[in-house]
Amino acid sequence: MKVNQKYIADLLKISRVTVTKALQDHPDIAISTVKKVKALADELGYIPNIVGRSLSTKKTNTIGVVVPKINHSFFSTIIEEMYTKAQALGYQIILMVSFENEKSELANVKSLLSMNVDGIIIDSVSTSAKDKSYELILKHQKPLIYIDRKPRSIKKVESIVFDDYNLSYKLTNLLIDRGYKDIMYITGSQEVNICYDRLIGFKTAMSDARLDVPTDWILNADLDKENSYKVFQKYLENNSKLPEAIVCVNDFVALGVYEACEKNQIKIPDDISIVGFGHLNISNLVQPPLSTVKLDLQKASFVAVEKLIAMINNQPYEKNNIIGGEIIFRESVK
Amino acid sequence: MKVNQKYIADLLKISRVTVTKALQDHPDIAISTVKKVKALADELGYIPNIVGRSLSTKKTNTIGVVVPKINHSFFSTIIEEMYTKAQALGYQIILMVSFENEKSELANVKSLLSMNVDGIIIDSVSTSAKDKSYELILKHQKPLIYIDRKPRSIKKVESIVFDDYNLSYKLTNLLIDRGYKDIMYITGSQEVNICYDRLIGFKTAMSDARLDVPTDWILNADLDKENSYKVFQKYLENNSKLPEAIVCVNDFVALGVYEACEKNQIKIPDDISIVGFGHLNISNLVQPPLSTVKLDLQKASFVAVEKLIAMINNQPYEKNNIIGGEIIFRESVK
DNA sequence: CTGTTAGCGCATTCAC
DNA sequence: GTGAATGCGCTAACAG
Repeated sequence: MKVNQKYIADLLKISRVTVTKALQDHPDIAISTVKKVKALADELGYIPNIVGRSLSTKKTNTIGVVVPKINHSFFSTIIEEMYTKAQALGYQIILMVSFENEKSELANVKSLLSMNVDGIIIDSVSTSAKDKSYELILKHQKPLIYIDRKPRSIKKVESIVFDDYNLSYKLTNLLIDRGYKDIMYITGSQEVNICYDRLIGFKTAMSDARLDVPTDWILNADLDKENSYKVFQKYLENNSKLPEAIVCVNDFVALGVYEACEKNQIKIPDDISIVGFGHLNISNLVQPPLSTVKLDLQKASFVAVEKLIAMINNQPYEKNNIIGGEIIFRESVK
Repeated sequence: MKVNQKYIADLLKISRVTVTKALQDHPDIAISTVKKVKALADELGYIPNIVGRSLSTKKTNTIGVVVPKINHSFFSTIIEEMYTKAQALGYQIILMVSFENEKSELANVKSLLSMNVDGIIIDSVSTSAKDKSYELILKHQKPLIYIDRKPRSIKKVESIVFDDYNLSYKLTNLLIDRGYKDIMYITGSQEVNICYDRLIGFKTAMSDARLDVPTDWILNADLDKENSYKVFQKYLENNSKLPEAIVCVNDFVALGVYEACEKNQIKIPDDISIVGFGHLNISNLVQPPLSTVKLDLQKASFVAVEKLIAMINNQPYEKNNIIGGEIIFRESVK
């Protein structure tokens, strides 16, 4: 019933090995035999069983990818880009989702190791210093790359991150150039590299311009829209002074601020200016269109996959890459 | 170096089989042995090699999923929901993307068969009558379910589709109730079930209300925003009469219409009303918020995975499910 | 309770 | 040019 190499071999009354070799265009085999084998394989709809092959070759030609979420344009973009690049290089992506949960991330890594992927790419949710996922992968000697987010505590690991500090610095500077002085910042946990680096960029730009940032003007919002809304709403309830502008650690946080502004009839950009970071697809559609930093997600994804595959095959590769971005001012800023 | 069952067995000076059984809590094995084995496995960070297991059990505990795109809130939502449900039931998703291309879809199906997935779920891009992907899967006797879109020509296959006809009928009726008469429809290829069913729903509602739909008021837009923009833009250039309302086959098409309206300074909903279908995340964020049909993506995804797993395990399951939705009127309609 | 044997599908020696 | 032998890691059937 099932069509495997043995089946083909028996039908042609040759050895299974000959079939294997013929299918691989091995120079050993007579062209006539190769043709016969391939013709029959085609006719029977033979499809090689990768599970068997993997066991034999110790290679699965798969890459494990762990992301915090799928349904989120930032992540779905990098997933799609990685998928495309991997496919082009002959690899399959095994996708895992951590749902912003460290335990899930660890479980996912275990699954990936179990499935014997050839390497792993993680957009990490970890905030703890002793990262178990990392240590497990290290122990199993699997090639590993962090993309976008990584635990700040891990130093000796390949990573592909965005130019968070510089972009944040530049962005802040551009706001300052436009005459803004009273600027608020909304961020997430400082254990996450992107929050840390972007905030430092902001602070440095402000202090370089001799502008003051009151500590209670650095709000903490957990990187998502709902939280950001709550946090800024709460600020509005307890304070009468409105910042001239708000810099948000990412676009989702910015959208939460939009919502709070709408509820409180604060006009953007007339009463307040808002900027985000990351360039969600929708940043362009909201009213007014959001000023943000467009990160080169495709490049980051491509580099991550290419580099991981180089690591897998013991080929040379560039060290820790930093991917740029482009600052886009839209109507959310005067 | 590598920790496998043999390694553990040798260390404990017992047989590999005992290790296997101990790890599976097989009743054969003495509790003391089980404890010893597990303790050592834990200590060594043993992770079972699923490739080996799969080869032996003829089960991979994986489900192949083929979707047209990832980076698109509709698809990323169903991917995420399927992932969640599959994970909960002990299965992994192997994700494949067809990029709206029939050949890629076939290649993806081959890969999945090659990887020996236990079953396949497809959100199809196929429009041809003789669908090769379908025939290949049939030949390999793999459980198969179509979700959302399926080739209209294939009848004898399990599918989970949305209640496109009825929802479209209802939606159109609600517009008619509000007094709209001159209604345009923008759709995609009629070979795709969703386009066909939704258009029929629209036409039936119109004719039931004795309203006329000129044939050149049924535009064809290929299901995406860019195309929709072009198509409606072209209509505007060549015609002076504006419809009172436009029903769009999905939200993306609706957003293309939004763009064309903005370019031509047509005010929504004052000059024209727009409705979509599918409820993209962003439908709510655009200005004015888009009226649309919210499909129960989570339910469709859960049912698909549950049913496929039932099929895999030869358990009973409900036949071809139809998943409902909810009509949401927002400010894009007067 | 434990171990022996055999096999999943494939690919890599090495011998003929 | 071809094929026999071996092993990848794991599990199932059977024997002890």
